[in-house]
Amino acid sequence: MAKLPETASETATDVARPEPDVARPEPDDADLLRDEHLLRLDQQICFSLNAASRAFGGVYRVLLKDLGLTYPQYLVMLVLWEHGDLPVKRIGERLRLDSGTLSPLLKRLEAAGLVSRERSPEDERSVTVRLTDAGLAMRDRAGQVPRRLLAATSLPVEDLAALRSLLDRLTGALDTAVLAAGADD
Amino acid sequence: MAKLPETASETATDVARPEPDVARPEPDDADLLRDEHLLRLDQQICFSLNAASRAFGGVYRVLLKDLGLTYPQYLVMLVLWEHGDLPVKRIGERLRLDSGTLSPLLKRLEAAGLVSRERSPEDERSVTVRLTDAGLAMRDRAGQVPRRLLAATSLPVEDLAALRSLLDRLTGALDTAVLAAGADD
DNA sequence: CGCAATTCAATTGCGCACAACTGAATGGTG
DNA sequence: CACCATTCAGTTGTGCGCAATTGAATTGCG
Repeated sequence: MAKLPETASETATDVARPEPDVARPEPDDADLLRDEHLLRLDQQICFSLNAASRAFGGVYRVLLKDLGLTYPQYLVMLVLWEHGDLPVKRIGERLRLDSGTLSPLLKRLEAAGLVSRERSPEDERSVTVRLTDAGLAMRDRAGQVPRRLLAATSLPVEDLAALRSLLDRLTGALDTAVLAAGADD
Repeated sequence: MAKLPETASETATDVARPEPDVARPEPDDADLLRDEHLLRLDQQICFSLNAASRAFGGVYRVLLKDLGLTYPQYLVMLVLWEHGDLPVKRIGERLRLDSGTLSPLLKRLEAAGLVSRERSPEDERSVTVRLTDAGLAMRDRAGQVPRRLLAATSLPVEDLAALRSLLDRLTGALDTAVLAAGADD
C-alpha cells in the first residue's frame, strides 16, 4: 500500500522552522533551574518513566507468555493469590483500576477458567471473584516469574528499594496535585 | 443493569483457599533476599512504576486539556518543536513507538490541523511529518506545561535527576534482558 | 414506609501499545 | 537486467486505561 489515505493538508507554508537539531550542551550545573533546562528535564522524567514502564511490559510479556497472562491479568492473579476471593471493588482498590478496566479483564480470566464471578448474596451489587482450581494451581507455575524479573533488572536490591520509595512519593504528590487541580473547577 | 451476562463458571469447588489477608510483618532487613520478600519487592517495583506512570498521565491529562492533546501526542509535538520536520521513522526512534501507534496518532494530529504529512520525494516509502503554522503556534501555549508539571511532582530537582538516572539504567537492563530472551528462541 | 442519594459493576467510546501482517519502494546480488 | 531481501508506513486485531453513562441494589432521611 503506502499511500496517504484521507486527511486534508493545506496549512503547510514556509514560515520559519525551528532550528533543525542543534548540538545541545550538557547542563552546566549552574543553571539547573533555568527554563530551558526545566523543560528538558521534566520531559525526560516522565518520558523515562514511561519508557521504563513499557520496558517492564516487554519483559513481563516474555515471562508470562507460558502462563497466557498479560501483566494486568497477572497483577489480578497476584492479588487473589495473596488475599483469596475478593469483590471487584477491593481488587480495584489494590491495583488502582476501575470497573471499566476490570470488568472485561475479569471476563477474560473467567473465560480462561482461572476465576469465577458471582454476585454476593449479602449485597447483590457486589461481585465476588473466586480463584478456580486452575487459578490456584497456576500459582506454582508463576513462582519463578518474580525472581527472573528481578534478575532482568540487574540492579542491586537497595537501588530498587530506593527507586520504589521515590516512585511512591512521586505518585502521591502527583495524585494530590490532580485532586487539587480538580478541586478548583 | 448489573447482571452477570455471559461466561460459564463451574470450576469453583471448595478446595483450600489461600489464607485470607494475613497481617504481613515488615521485612526484618535480615532476609532481604528470601524468596517471599523478593516476590513482594519485585511486584512493588514494577507496580510502583506503573502507578507513577499512570499518575503522570493523570496530571498531563489535566495540563494538556486546554491544548486538546493527549500525552503521547504532546510527546510527538515536543519532538517536532525540537527538531523540525521529521520522517515517521525518526519520531518513532525518539519515542520508542512503532508505526502501529504513530500512524493513527499522526492522523489525529493532522485532523487537528497541527501537522501535515507528505511522502518524501527521495524515498517514496518515507513520510515526512511537518508542523503546520497552527502546530508551530501551539509551542508558545505549551510553554507553561513543563513547569507546572515539575511543580506537581513536588520533588527536589536532584531527586528527579537521580530518579531519571535509575530509570534509564533500568530500561537499558530490561531491554537487553528481553533481547537476550528473544535470542534463544 | 417512601423517595432521593449513593454505591457497585457493567457498558460505551476513545486513544494508546504492540504483534502480526500487507504492500509498495528500494537496494543488493547474481 | 531480474530477483530477492529489506525497509518503511499503514492496517488489523487484541488488550489496557480512563471518562462518562447506565441500571440495579442499598442506604439514609424525613
